Amino acid sequence: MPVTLHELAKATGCSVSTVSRALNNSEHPVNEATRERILAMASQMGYRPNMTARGLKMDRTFTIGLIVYNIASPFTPVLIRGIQEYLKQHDYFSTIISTDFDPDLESEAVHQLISRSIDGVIFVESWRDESNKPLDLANKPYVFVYRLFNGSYANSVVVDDRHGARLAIEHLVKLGHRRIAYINGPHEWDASKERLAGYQDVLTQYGIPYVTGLVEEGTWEVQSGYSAAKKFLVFPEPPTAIFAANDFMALGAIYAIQDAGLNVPKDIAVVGYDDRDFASFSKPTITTVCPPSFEMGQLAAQLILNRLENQIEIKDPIRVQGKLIIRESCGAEQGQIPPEHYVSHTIPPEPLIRKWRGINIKE
Amino acid sequence: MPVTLHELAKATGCSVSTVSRALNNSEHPVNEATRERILAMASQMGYRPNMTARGLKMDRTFTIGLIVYNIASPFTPVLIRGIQEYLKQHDYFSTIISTDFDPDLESEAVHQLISRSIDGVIFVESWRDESNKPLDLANKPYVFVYRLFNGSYANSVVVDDRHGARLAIEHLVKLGHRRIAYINGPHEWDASKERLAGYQDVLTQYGIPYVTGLVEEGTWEVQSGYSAAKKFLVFPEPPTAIFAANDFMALGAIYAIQDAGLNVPKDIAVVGYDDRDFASFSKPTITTVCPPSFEMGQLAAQLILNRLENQIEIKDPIRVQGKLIIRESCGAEQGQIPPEHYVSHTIPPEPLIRKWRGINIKE
DNA sequence: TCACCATCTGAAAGCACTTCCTGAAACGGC
DNA sequence: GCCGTTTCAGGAAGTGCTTTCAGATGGTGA
Repeated sequence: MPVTLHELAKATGCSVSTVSRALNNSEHPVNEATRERILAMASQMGYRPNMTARGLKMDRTFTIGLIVYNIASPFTPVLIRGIQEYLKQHDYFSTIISTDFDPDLESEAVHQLISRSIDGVIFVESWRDESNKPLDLANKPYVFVYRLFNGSYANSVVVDDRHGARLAIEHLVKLGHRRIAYINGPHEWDASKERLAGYQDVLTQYGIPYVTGLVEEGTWEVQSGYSAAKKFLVFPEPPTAIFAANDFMALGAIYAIQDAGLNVPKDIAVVGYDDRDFASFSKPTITTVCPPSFEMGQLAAQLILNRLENQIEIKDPIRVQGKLIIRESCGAEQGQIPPEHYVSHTIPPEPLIRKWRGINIKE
Repeated sequence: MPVTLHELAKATGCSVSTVSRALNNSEHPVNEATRERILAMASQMGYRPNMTARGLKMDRTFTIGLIVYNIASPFTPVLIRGIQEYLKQHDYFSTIISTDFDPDLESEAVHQLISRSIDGVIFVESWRDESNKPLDLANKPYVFVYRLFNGSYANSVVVDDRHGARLAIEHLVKLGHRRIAYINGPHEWDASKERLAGYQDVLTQYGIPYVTGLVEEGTWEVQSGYSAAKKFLVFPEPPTAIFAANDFMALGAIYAIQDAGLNVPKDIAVVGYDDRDFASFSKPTITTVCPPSFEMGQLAAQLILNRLENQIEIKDPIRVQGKLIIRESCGAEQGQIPPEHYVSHTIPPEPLIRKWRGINIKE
């Protein structure tokens, strides 16, 4: 049985109310000597507040629920790490619920979190950005973080895919490439649209004509990158560089080029997107755009705490920029182009740091 | 504000006690007509029990806490899926806490879960299997699931790595190989020891001499597989097959073989371990041993519910066997060897299914 | 008719907290 | 010396639920 406030009160000879106040750094004044006595005793007895009771009374538990849709995504863990680091610094805790894209489970998760008196929720890698009735009803703030979408919903953190694509293409242009093919993702995806726009941005900027034949649509799969690249290779004047909207398709393109007896990057340069693990040990290793998952997590956490403690709302989604990871497949000497294209991003005011319990915990 | 028992009572003209009993299928008799009236009203008003209050009163919340050490592991999501599926079938919920191998965070997580009145915890991919004082004190059962260790602690689910290695080697032997090299992981890892033992088992079984020169120790990294394979290749009589203790090193070996101008699998067959994603799109694709993560998750969930509801303890760890995934790198015609080496595993009695709330939930 | 039981219902305590309210003591200004 | 104010402490209510206990009702057997 864990120690309760009541026992602490008895042990220190104070009343429960005083103990509670001492532990909570309450506004209500409590004598410095007795406060210290109480803190010492709390530490000694290994007191830990019962979140259940506290939650029942306050409907707050200083914890944020993370509803994660795709826990198997390679980006999710990094995102979560970003969230947790920020929350921890501000004395909040987090609890994760994995829904595997199941809308029923999502709804269930929301209810469970509400009924557990969490303070707010972050939807991680959500596919939807609708307003959430139960959460609104319970008056709990919530926030979205996406990597694949560029939603327009308020209180969300999204990746700036257009900028990511620009990074890749500009890099190729600076390496001297003019005929740059692009293997896009499925056109109905926001990510595809944005990355295509980024591709076009740079062409326009450098006065390079946009050739429709140089843009193919893939399925995100390795095989589709392979097929797309094959098409480019039979051109009388094949592209000198290929940008793929993800690393899988980039790898497929590399296979196609190699199967044609050509060399990557000498004959054709390739750049991917996402910085998947294999990009660092494929042959050749793949130059790619790394999405700022960690920073996005931190910003999402900052956003929710801001809503929670300062009632600050953000109308427009916060766009975060990734950076280019230069490896072998683009043909650049490593370090030739400064890899720090990354611009860090912050949102307005720091939330109040609310330390609410200064007890040393012992087992 | 969510609906409370009290409001439900007022709406149905019953007392709170009756409503509670009706909703909980309590032993205590309640008139069938009023029960139905209450259930209907509960459904209509969208009543959801307040877990905080319930937890405070009962010190139970019908939820299992998952403390996951390595949320970035490719196996963790599958494991979690297995756990969740089983728990859901038995009307339990789960909440995940990611600790990133931080022992402080682990301790904090345990306390947080206890103070939230969870019913038990599953340590997922834990590196330690010590008994846990706070949980023991709070009288909450806990269970371990590992993939990398073959611990001996009671109430745990582990992977049968020895069997996995046997699968791989036996497969190679049946394909006619006699000189089979093995790239082991670091020797201090349980996983390495077990896989080596499995390798030796099969050699003994088929009367093949054990040649120390054919066993190298790697670091789990691609590069170490490459170096190890290089050593094998300069032998006057190089091995005809290489088994690597993970897919990274298998890929490294493949690179080494290819760099030597040889072909995988024609000149040298390669088999890996873990079934990482790239094993299915590397060139060649890699034959590998797939750890039974999903099943392990299910068993862990079953184990904890058994402890919880039936007080059943399991002394010895439950070992679960993986299966062999046959791809190109071993040179077998796909389907030549039946891929279902997998033996499913169950633990004794099914826990009581405890349905405790039959309300249709509406938003 | 009464005792008894089975069947059902409601009041109330209690779970571990927070916080409002009351009040005691101390203290300074007049 | 008195009053108002400040500083501190404790009592008690209330959070939503479960469960014990007591009680009401109706039916049955003697």
